[in-house]
Amino acid sequence: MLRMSTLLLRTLRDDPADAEVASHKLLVRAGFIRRVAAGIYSWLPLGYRTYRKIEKIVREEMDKAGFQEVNFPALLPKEPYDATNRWTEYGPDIFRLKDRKQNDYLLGPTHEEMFTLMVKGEFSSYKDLPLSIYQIQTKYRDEPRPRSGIIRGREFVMKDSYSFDIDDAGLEASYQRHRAAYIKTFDRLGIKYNIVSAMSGAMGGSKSEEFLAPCPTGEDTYVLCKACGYAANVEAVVTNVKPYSGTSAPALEILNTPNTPTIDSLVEILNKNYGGGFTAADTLKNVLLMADGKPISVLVPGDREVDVKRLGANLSGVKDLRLFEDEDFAKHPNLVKGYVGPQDAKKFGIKLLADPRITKGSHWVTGANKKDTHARFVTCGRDFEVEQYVEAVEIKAGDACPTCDKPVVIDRAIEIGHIFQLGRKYAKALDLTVLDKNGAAQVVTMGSYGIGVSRAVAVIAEQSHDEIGLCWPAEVAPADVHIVATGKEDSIFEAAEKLANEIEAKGFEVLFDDRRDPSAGVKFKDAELIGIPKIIIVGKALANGKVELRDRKSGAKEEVDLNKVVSLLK
RNA sequence: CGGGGCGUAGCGUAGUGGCUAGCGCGCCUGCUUUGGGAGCAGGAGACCGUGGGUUCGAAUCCCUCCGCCCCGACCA
Repeated sequence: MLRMSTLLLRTLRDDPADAEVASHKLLVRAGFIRRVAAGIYSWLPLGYRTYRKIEKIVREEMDKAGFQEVNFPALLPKEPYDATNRWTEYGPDIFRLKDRKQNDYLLGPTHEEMFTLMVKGEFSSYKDLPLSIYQIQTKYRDEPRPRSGIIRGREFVMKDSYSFDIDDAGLEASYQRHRAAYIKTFDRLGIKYNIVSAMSGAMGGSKSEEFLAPCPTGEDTYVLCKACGYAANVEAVVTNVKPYSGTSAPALEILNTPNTPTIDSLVEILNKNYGGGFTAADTLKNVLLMADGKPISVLVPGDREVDVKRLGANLSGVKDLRLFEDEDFAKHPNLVKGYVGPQDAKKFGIKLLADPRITKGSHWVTGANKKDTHARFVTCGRDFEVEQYVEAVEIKAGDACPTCDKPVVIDRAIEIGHIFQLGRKYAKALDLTVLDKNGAAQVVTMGSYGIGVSRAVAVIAEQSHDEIGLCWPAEVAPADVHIVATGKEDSIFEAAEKLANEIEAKGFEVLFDDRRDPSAGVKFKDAELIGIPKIIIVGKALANGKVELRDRKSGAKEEVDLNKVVSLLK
């Protein structure tokens, strides 16, 4: 039994000055967590109880799925990370340190290498596979900007699993087992979530899905179709384009369009000098970018923006992608800023890419590669050839859903889980092979699966609170029942104590507010702030043999017989 | 890394050159109170982030550094 009279807890009346989001404010005010440094938090007793319950549920579901728990140190030598080049590639996000002999160490930000090496050290036959192992462990990432309290910390607890299979079919099966286990886990945790495609399988990337908990303060945006349930990261949205069905255009015509470096100014002059009815959607925007130092041109409709992040995610092999800057234009005098057209791309030696919306046969108003000049009836497939189609435009609310064509919405969420098919990258780099039936060495294929365990505390708080405090789902609340004794008579406190013991004997966890000094109001406020699902008030009504039973979430109150209240608990 | 804001007691804050740094919450003592963050009286608690400078005098003005928060960039 937890007694408020001795519990290491001091609730706060005011929101902490450094907190912005609800979960952060409430977890601090309710005495669950305290900040130690940016993105680094301590757990107080109530918070740690909730944290441990979440951890327990995660562990139970992993074990049920047949995955084996292991544990790695957080303090790791540099060498394994050198083997995969991540000591360098991970950059400043790694916490690095040296031992007394000046050898390099790091605090593990993620453990692919260690898992791979562990399996390599023990197993060497296809008969040993499939294997899935996991750990629940503290990770360290020196985030450029920790934020939102416990949601994005520099030290956090993650459950990470890895699957090892001999072939792609095995990987797919392991992936599905993890997916199913995650669904059970998050359902038990009482988290609302969507499973979102994170990378397009069609583009040849590895399969990957994120579990996103919708939440207005979330830092991830994703696309959701309320009609059919389709959900995807903006990067992964695949545009469904119908073939061009309009009429074919007359021959390309050069237009005199002085002072029209922007789409708006172009549309204005088109409507003035070349018959009305033009909109930005009739024009073709030629966006120039530098891809690993080489200029490329990406075509999008004039009423659309290029989403560089999304474009980059869909251009496999490109590491560094950025928009053209003035000095790039200076180096490529053929490309006239504001008047670029695709017609001469081949001549200029520029790779021509296009959003799928630029369909074969469609014709556009676009630049004529000469200052103050545009061209119309510029037809795709006739006047220019697209070298490669790529998802490039910024996805907007109202865009057609890829699966059902209804308009989509853009929603915000917090990532609570991520599953993906890693493939053979780490196995290859660390030479993890097993012998197959024929005695030939085969590189193992891996999957990687993560759940933000400490983050889940904040996500549940974020999704489950109201104006007056937290409202924990039963499975993760720091206790099952919060008994509040009010009044000054010893008899009340004695009766409450007796009740607390009875309830505890039935297997419920009890938080007992046995404080004599604070007034009833203070105790009620604290109970509401802490958010234990069932609150029993022992006070005035005791004279009639009754206590009050409250449901924190619904606010429902009822007076019930003291000796019947135990049977009314779930 | 770019932009903005901030740093005064455990928490929230007032104090723009001049007496002993003020208030609320919380904490301690006593009395009264006890179903919605009680009242009265007394008390403890502050290197005003750090270092330097200007000044007769600095929490207050200037500079350095450190730390924190927000937006963006970046990132699972």
